[in-house]
Amino acid sequence: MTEELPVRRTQVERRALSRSALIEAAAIRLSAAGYAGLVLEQVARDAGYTRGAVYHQFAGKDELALAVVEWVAGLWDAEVGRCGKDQSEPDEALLAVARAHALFCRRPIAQVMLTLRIEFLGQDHPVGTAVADAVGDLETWCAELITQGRATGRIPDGPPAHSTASAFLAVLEAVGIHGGGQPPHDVELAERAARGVLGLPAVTGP
Amino acid sequence: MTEELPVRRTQVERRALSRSALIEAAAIRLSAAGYAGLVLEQVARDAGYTRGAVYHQFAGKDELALAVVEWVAGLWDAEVGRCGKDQSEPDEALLAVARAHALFCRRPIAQVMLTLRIEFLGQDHPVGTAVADAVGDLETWCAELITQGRATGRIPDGPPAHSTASAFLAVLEAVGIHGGGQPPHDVELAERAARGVLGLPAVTGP
DNA sequence: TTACATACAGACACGCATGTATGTATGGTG
DNA sequence: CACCATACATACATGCGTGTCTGTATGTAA
Repeated sequence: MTEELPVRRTQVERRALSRSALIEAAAIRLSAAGYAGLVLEQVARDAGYTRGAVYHQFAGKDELALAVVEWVAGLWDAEVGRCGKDQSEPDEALLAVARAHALFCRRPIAQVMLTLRIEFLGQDHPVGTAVADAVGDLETWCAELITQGRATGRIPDGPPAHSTASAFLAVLEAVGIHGGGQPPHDVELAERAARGVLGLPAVTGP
Repeated sequence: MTEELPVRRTQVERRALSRSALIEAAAIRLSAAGYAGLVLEQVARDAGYTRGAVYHQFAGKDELALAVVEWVAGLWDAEVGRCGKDQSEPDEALLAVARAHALFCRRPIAQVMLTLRIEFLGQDHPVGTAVADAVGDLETWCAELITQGRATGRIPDGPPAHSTASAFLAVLEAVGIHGGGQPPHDVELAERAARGVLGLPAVTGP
């Protein structure tokens, strides 16, 4: 059996390692229990530390949650947003985002943003505003795509672009999390919902 | 100015009055703060009582939340589900539900179900299971409508009926709450999303 | 009107989670 | 090797919310 030979690590390595471990553990707990139900003792345990480590790396519960939000937002951008930016046409970009988001939602941490957004909806909490800002940036991006697509006629007319973008993102989150979520169908349902909100015709074919 | 002349009320009247006041206050707080963030002191204050009243009417925090869930579910059924049952064709029923739900979501208490469902997702809490059960009943009802509609050809084929129903309801909740939600457009966006999930063609404007 | 039941307020005790302060081990530097 | 900084653990203090208990006022029935 493998003995626990303590590998010699540099300080920055230790710091980065424990920090990311804490963030990931917090993300999982956060997506399951929400911010109010988040217990730092459990987070530290999950990551293999104690609360001392948490308070050494983060100023408190707020900043830990903030770090989680930043981390997840970055992850989303790298895995989902990127898919949209690779497309040349705005409608294709939005649909690519929808499909990529469905895949993204198969991971347990995907709920984090939705959970926090709902928990802090209509409140004035730093974590809530951070999430709202992140989603807000996405909304404006999607709104721009919608405006472009409508200008070129690839996306039919409809409610104001920003409202449509807001609904578009909300729908993606919802389908990704509660929407049956079975691996074969989640992507199709996400695309269906996206097409519906955007007013695009349903896919016909195999 | 009107003097507070204490109206003579019977015991059952008092009980029912304070009970409903507490439930409504709890619903509002619950939809804003979630279960973990729900503070009974605030609920009692909002309703014009103290925590003594809460613990006299309900066994504890759990049962108060349970009563809220039951109340909201009944309200939804009366205001939204009814619209679906009035329709003769299954696709019309589902779209009617979508539109009625959008209107339902204009009220502050509409978030309750979604908030609690997410908060207790994947946990074993009586409140969570109550919400899950309520939504589960809706899902099976919607799934039956979808199956019927597909049998008669009014609804195109797609993912399994139950997965589709789950996504259908999730989408309605999402659009109703975050979806722009502006009074003129929320109904249209809800119908668009519903049509998309079901695979129905988009409405061609007037 | 006397006696009891119910509706509710106030006060107390407990648990639990956060935040802080102190101690210890490991990495870095002269 | 000596000295300091950093990473982390442990112990302590505090606040806040729940649950319970007791007291008081109002409705109810003999």
